[in-house]
Amino acid sequence: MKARRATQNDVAQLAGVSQATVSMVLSGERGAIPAETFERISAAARQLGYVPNRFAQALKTSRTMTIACMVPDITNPFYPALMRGIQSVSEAQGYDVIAVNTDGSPERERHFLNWSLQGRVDGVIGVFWTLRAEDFRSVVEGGVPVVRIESARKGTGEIPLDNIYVDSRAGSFAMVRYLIGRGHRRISMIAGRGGPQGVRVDGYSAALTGSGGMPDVVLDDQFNEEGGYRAAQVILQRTERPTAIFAANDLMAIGALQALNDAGVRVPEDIAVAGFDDISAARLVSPPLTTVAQFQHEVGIRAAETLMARLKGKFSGEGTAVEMPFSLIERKST
Amino acid sequence: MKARRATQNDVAQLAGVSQATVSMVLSGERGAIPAETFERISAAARQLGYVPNRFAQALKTSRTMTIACMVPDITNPFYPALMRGIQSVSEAQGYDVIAVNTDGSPERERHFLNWSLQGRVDGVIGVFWTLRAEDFRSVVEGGVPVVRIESARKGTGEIPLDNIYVDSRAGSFAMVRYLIGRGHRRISMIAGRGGPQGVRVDGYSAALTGSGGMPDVVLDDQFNEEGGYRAAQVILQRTERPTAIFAANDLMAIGALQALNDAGVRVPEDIAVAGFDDISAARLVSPPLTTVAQFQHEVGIRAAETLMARLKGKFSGEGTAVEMPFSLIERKST
DNA sequence: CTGTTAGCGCATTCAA
DNA sequence: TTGAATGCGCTAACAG
Repeated sequence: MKARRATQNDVAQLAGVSQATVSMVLSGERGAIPAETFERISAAARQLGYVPNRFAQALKTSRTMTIACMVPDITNPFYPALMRGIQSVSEAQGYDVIAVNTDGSPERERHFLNWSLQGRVDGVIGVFWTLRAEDFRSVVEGGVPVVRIESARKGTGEIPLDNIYVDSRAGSFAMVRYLIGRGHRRISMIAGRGGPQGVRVDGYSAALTGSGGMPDVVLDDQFNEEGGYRAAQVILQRTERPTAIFAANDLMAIGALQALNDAGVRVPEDIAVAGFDDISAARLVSPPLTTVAQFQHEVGIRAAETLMARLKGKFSGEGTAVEMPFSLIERKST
Repeated sequence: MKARRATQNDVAQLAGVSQATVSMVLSGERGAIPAETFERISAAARQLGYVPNRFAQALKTSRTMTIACMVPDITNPFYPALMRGIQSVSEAQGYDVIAVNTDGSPERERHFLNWSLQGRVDGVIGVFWTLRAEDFRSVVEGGVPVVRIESARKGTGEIPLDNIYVDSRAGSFAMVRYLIGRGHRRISMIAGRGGPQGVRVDGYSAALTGSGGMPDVVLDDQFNEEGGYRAAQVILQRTERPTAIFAANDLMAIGALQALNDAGVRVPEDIAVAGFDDISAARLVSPPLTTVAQFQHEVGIRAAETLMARLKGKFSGEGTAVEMPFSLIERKST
């Protein structure tokens, strides 16, 4: 039942030329082909509905026209927007995007990175929580370029690894400065333990101590609402409550919001709450959450453009680091 | 710099056998190979870090070991969970999943469906808003099985197309019955115009008229919070306000929640609000939203299993239709 | 039991 | 300017 697709051979026969000529014409080598032949071949191809077989192509050229997008967890509301950004430019250049979830675990991150060396993809764009620059060496030197999405400027050593980052530390710093500007003096932070949120805590601490405040950080194992809920409960038991809570990400902030609500604490009147990421739920909760936006879509676009440039050999050597902007979104929770 | 990967030839040489024998052994044909040779070849493969080239394989077998997951928009919080379900079973069977966004538009749905015929994927799992069974004929008959995720039992005609569906009409019916059970008599519905939400409105109307109520449906062009916000505003201007609003999806329900909040209407005391889908934000808003859950993850798993069965030739002919359960999630908004 | 052979569809020499 | 020939790495007959 499977209809055989037309091959270059079929086109060649119909056009009365050799397969090699068809190959030339269809790969756009206008150079030395008379317009008449060119037209005849194009017509034949169109008539037969010819579509190149990418696997034959890949076998011949070792280029797969596929890139991997590796994120910790696609159900985390932060990543889909990033993916769409990546897709929009990759697709336009004829690349397929395949998505993999690493769960942010060292084993899986390493596994898939290695897997990308096995000739399945031409390049990788990813958010890695546990791997360091050195871990990418074999892949990058094996000819598969990697673009990392990061939360801080990172050194790449001599490895030609490209980084796109939003300066989370600065974002965090700005948020705390903003809270201080609104009159808050006692600001507590809640964050996940052992994840990539360290720089956000750093920014918080720096801003606070810079203005004479005392950092107070509560960590929880979970990066999500549950973790935020628990952390906020801890804070509520303090003898001297803070006037503001800054969460390392929106999910935790939302959890905190619930904890405060359940405890009968009004937001923002009694305690202000701020988050980080601007996930879509941030503006849907009540009160809508003040947060730091990162423009995931644009980050994805930039990352894909960088990768495409590498793939086309537009530049090589030297890793790069490009900073993307963040923006403080003021809503009702502060 | 690109290190050439070891091929079967390399393994064969190292093991002192022919390449064909290596192929046999490595594809698991234990049958007729002496343990000694088998061991020698495996050892050589391991030593060389041999990994099969999937493109050569694909070229030879016409099987790509890749499936396409086509959804309207991966940034819609409903789909990522579905995708993970699909991935978990596909990956386990050695298949890659590539994600495409159709935007729910006829052109793009058709485009990608057609594209899947071009030898790039072995099968398709998708949520289609505009295509009808007949549109899948060429693809399915071209040897690429398709599993549709639907919101109602659908006929497939004679086309061997598999459907996995949650009976949205019944879900909607159940929700309205529940509201009626809570004492509501005037229940309005808000929904998107021209999308796939018709069956939900049907269920609503059936339940309401069944108990002597009068359907009141407000449509908006947008399926999201904005649409829900506007629709709720319309309802608030009614001279006789309803006591409950049922939204065709959670995003619209959340928009309605905001409209009510902005208008100073208390939920659920003055007006109850219910949604549909149980997206993650549903339990994060205030008050948490009563809604109908669809277990996207399980639906994804089931869909992938169905596709895998088709791909392995476990069954053929006759399209199937499998119903998946829904569940009413009672929260504070009603 | 194992080796030989013949392509899958294409890009790319090298000749003509 | 075009055609013939080659091989990418693999699978699947078919021989031996």
